[in-house]
This record gives sequence, C-alpha cells and structure tokens, in this order.
Amino acid sequence: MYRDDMSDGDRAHPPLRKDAAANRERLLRAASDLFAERGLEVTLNDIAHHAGVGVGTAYRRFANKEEVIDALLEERMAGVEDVAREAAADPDPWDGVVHFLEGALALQHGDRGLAEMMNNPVLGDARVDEVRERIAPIVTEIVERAKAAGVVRPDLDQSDLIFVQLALSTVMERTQVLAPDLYRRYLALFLDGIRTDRETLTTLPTRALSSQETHEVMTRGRRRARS
Amino acid sequence: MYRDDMSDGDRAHPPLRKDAAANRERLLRAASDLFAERGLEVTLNDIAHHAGVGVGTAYRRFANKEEVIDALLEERMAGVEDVAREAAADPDPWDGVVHFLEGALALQHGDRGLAEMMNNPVLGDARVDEVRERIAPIVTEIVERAKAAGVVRPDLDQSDLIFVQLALSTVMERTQVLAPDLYRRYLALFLDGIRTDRETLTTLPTRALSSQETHEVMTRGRRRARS
DNA sequence: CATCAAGCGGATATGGAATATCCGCTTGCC
DNA sequence: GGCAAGCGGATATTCCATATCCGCTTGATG
Repeated sequence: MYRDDMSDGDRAHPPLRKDAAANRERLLRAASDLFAERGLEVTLNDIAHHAGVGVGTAYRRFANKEEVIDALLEERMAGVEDVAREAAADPDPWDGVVHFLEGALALQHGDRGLAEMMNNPVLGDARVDEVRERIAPIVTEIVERAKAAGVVRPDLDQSDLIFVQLALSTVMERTQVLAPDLYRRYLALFLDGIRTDRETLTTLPTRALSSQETHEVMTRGRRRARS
Repeated sequence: MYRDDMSDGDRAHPPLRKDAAANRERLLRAASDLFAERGLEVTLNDIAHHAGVGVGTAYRRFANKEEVIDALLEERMAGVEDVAREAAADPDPWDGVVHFLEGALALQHGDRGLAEMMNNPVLGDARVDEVRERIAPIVTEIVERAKAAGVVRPDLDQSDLIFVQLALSTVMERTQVLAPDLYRRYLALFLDGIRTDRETLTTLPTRALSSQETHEVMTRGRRRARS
C-alpha cells in the first residue's frame, strides 16, 4: 500500500486554471480556519463564504464536506502521530507519558475540528482510522516502557491513555471560552493517580473555577440543542 | 377521593377524563423510558408511539417536548441532590467524596437523559438550574470537610468534583454499550490522584479494554453525524 | 340509554437547515 | 478574439422535527 503519489488533488485532471487553483487554496485555508475554530459542523457554504468565493466554486472543487475534511485532517492526525513518536523517544519514560498526553491535548486545544475528529467516530472515516491504527502501537510502547521502568502503576494499560485523553477533551471543550487551560488541572490530578512515586503531589497548574464560574460553564453551553 | 381539585398540573382546567388521565400517565412513563434509554433527543412523536397513543394525544397533553422533560427530569435531578446529601452525611469524610462521585455517576449510568441534562447546558432550563444551585453548596461542604479531615489534597476544590464527574460521564457514554462499567476504572484513578493517603494504590475495579475493543469504541460511535 | 363535549389517531402541513445544482455572466489562456 | 473554464449565488432538493386538523370514538352525565 503506497501513499498517494500525486502531490495533491491533481490526479489525472488537466491542471487547474491559475485563478481556480488559487481559489482552491483559499478554500482549504478557510476550511482549516473554520474547522479549528468552530469544529467540523461548518457547512461547505460557510467555508466558501469565509474564503470569499461563491458556493458554486466550493462545490466545483470538492464534492462535499467530507472531501475537504479528508484533505485537511489526515495531516492533522499525523501531527498526533508525531507527538506519540516524540513521546516514545523521550529519554525519560515518565516524561514520555506526560509528553504524549500533554501534546495530544495541546493539539486538540488549538483545533476543535481535530478534537472532534479524534473523539467522535463520525466523519472522515477511512484515512483517519488508519492513522489511529498507526498510533495505537506507539502508545502501547509508551505505556509499556513506563511500566517496565516502574514509574507508573503496574495496572495501567495502554488504553487508559486514550480514555483519559477522551475524558479531558470534554473538559477542555466545555471550558474553552471561560478557562481554556483548566483541563490541565485534571490532567495533573490524573497523572498523580498513575504515578508510582506517591511521595509528592504535583502542584496543580491552574486554579480551580469559582462556584460562579463553574455554574456559568455548566449553564451557558454553546452546543446546539438537538430539538 | 375524586375531586383531586388542583392538586397538580391541572391549574384552572376541568379535571381530565379518566381515559385521558391514563394516557397522560402512559405518556410520562414512555417518556421516562425513552429518555433514560436514548437521551433527550427523542421526539414527542417517538414518545407517543412508545406509549401506544397517537401523536395528537401527546400534543394535546404537552405543548412540546420541553414540558415533558421538565415534568420528569426535575425529579431526577433532585435524586442527584439526595446523593449529595447522603454523601455529606457519610460519617467518613473520604467515603463522602467517593459516595458523591459514585452516586452521581451511577444515576447517570442508568439514565442517559439525566446525563445529558446534567452535562449539557441545553434543555430544561430554569428548574434544573435551580436544583444545580441547591447542589453546589452541598458539594462544597463535602469537599471542605474532606480537606479539613486531611484525607484529600489541600489544593482540591469543590468545582473539581463537578468537572471530574463531567469528564467521566463522557467515558461512560462512549463505552456504555461495549463496557458499561469502564468509567469506574477512571474514577478510581482520579480518586488515587486526589487522596492524601499516598501509600496504597486502589485496586482498579474494571479491567482495561484491549486494543481491539478500544478501537471499536473510538470508531463505531452511534452519535449522529452533524453533516 | 341518549347526548355530546372531550378525547383520539395519524395523515399531513409547516418550518428550518444543510446539501447540491443550475445558468447567465466573467476571465484566463491560446 | 474566441471560447472553454471558472465564477457567483439564487434556488431547488432533501430531510427531519414540530405541530395541527378533522372525522371518528368514547366516557360522563341526567
């Protein structure tokens, strides 16, 4: 199985006219912005508008939204893979674990679309799944190495990092506006729960939210009602 | 005996005919089932069908879905309040903390609608908010008591229980089908991160998911695509 | 047991939102 | 200068949830 040899969408088509190619780029950049900012729910019409081109142009270049997502987000997921590799390569096994979680979450922090992609089993099916499968063994390696070094509890499992990441991403999403870094507080708590070194407590990196703020976060959601 | 004048929702209405009152009950029971099972996204039409009555009947009794939700879920939220009170009354301050988290999550575990209600700031506005405000001080008490007793880390905050609950509810929802109890594993990890007693590790209550299972969970979501 | 308002069912109208197309006009390219 | 390629964006299409309407049925009442 080889990677797509042609640089990008050119395939067997006659090359795009200069203006058309430029518009394609503007569309991709607009999509990138919007996905990061608002998540994958933006419409192709939104993207066209944001790019300053007509809807028709958008639909002439991309059959549908998934095609745009695929074009953009496989590369983003590959970024997660890089983080995992870096983490696995970290000389200190414990730092590796921390590095992976912090890195993966930081990426999602800057890109809501990526977060949705990673944590929702919905869009951008095939290619993203493939990346996920490439990442899994690296995570296993990170965890096994830390266990072997005795720095994490022996009953920790590779899948635990995935689910903790999932859990924290929810906190992240929900507090993104009011307290964008709050998720790091809970990451720290979790890390203190998996370390073998039980002597010291990590200093929590973020202050907790006040009652008032908590109430606001749990109350004013921006996620649209289904109804 | 008869003549239950304005005891509940009747207001200034003449009392319902016997069959109509029965249907109203069936509708509420059906709604309760469906909310618990499928969450708040079910339609009033769904509810009517499940209750074995026509759609018209449903709309004659309830102006819209929110009215049904309000009728049912304020009481469910009150259940959470009870759990908080029990927890605050637990003789052991540490057990109180555990009790609250386990209890709140267990309630959500059996009722998807309740989970959505608690964690989504969307539907059933006014009354649920009010309950939330009644719960907040109890949670504060639980946490403060535990801190005073020295059983949890001093930098723990009342709001932390809320956000941990939020984080875990995501795991719970995502694994409900394949591994309904998995969330308890992560609850245990968090608890180990919160305790002051750093000598022992809690035995994790649930086995971790295999790679295969993890992949399945992260892949086959049932949450509808926005697209 | 006759009467009739209250209640019922469910086909269907309404509304809204996202997706996708069409067509008259413009523009890069040879 | 000619014309295929490209463009804009109004609009058709699809889908789905919400809500209504109306001819038929039924419980309550005298």
